[in-house]
Amino acid sequence: MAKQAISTPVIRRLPRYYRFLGELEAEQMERISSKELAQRMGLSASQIRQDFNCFGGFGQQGYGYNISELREKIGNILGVNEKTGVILIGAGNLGKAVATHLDFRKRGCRLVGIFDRNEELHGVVTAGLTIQPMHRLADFCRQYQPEVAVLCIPKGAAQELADQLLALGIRGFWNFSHFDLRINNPHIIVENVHLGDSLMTLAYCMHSTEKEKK
Amino acid sequence: MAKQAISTPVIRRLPRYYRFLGELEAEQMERISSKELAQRMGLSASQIRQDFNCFGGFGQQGYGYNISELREKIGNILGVNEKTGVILIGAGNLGKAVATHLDFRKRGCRLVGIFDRNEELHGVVTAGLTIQPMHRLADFCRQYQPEVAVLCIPKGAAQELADQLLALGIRGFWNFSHFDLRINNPHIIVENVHLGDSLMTLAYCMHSTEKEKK
DNA sequence: TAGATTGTTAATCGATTAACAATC
DNA sequence: TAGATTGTTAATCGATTAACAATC
Repeated sequence: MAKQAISTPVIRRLPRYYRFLGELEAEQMERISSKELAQRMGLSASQIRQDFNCFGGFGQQGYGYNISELREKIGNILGVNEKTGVILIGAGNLGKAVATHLDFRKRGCRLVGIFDRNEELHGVVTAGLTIQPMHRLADFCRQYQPEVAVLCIPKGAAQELADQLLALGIRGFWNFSHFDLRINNPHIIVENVHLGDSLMTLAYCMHSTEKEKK
Repeated sequence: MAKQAISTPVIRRLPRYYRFLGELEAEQMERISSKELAQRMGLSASQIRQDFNCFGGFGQQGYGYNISELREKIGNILGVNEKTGVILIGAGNLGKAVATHLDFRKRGCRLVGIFDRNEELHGVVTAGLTIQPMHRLADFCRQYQPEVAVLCIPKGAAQELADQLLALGIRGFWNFSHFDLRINNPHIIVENVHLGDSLMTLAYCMHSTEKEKK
């Protein structure tokens, strides 16, 4: 399909392009040049053109890019029209927040099940879904065949659960647990989100600019 | 202070080193070579040595690195013993989750205040703190001088609030709003966390490996 | 046609990897 | 001393930037 594998930095910029283009569209703008988009996004015009050209020519010489068209194309690349089945494991504070805070559908995903081992949560409805006990997980996966699992569980439980989910056909993990999930199978996708690391990076930067001043 | 500015990729790896070293310490391990650490973390030994040597020699030839010592040094670099004052704005699902889910103290931060514009939340206690109304923000900042603000607020409110907070002395933003905060002042640190972008990246990868197979 | 701006190739820059002398 | 492993320099790789011909 793709002529050449797309590099990670490019992939990570795609959602951001998509977001900015959505904002421009909402502002009723019709066209934009790589130069202007670059200014707004804090990138270089060259980089933007290079990025887009990984996927073929989206623009028109002398004119620039049509915003709606470009947004739609990037949306298709990102798969926003897919309906990837997603389950969420761990409906604590963070799990609930992820389930309710994010519009999965806008991103080509459908949250179809929420599970927690805590009995007190069973039957509670979050994000339109009833929290289910863990022992229902296997049957549920057989029936609905979700492809992605969101892990909002404690560190200690992550690896074991991931192995279990792999056996149930899960091919992608969005991992919020305080543990680096590593699976030695290139067909399994893992996206580790380490909020703690992000906070520490911020703290480091605060701290290091301070020193610079002295 | 620092001989040379540390590059972003290195900085972003530091919390991860810190985390892994903590795990090794918990396993009672005493020493480790760059080679073994590389295997465990999925990096190269060269890279690890290069990274550590940005900050000076932490190891000993023929022996490797002392785990506790190395962890402590990286901790100090990251400032885990600092007590940076942090306030959180927006105590919805995500705000509450961030406040309760993360141990700020372990990371050199102290969560000192939570604010929300929703009246129903005023007086509610989360993470040991009473949620306060927005009109108390200015006085609070004058009194406690927090340096970092966590923004868990809707997209539309972000830029305006950020400007207000800047005026109140905030120097760092941990931004969870669906909006790219950009502040044209190099002394102000912004860490944007875009959970939606992360999910889309995962979705893209799922989607693209699928095609590869065909 | 002239002006604008892309798509694309070449040059540069920076980060990662390899190699090896220093040294515990 | 011999073996191991670092610290550090040099080589490689990949990503970003610059340049410019193609073309709308």
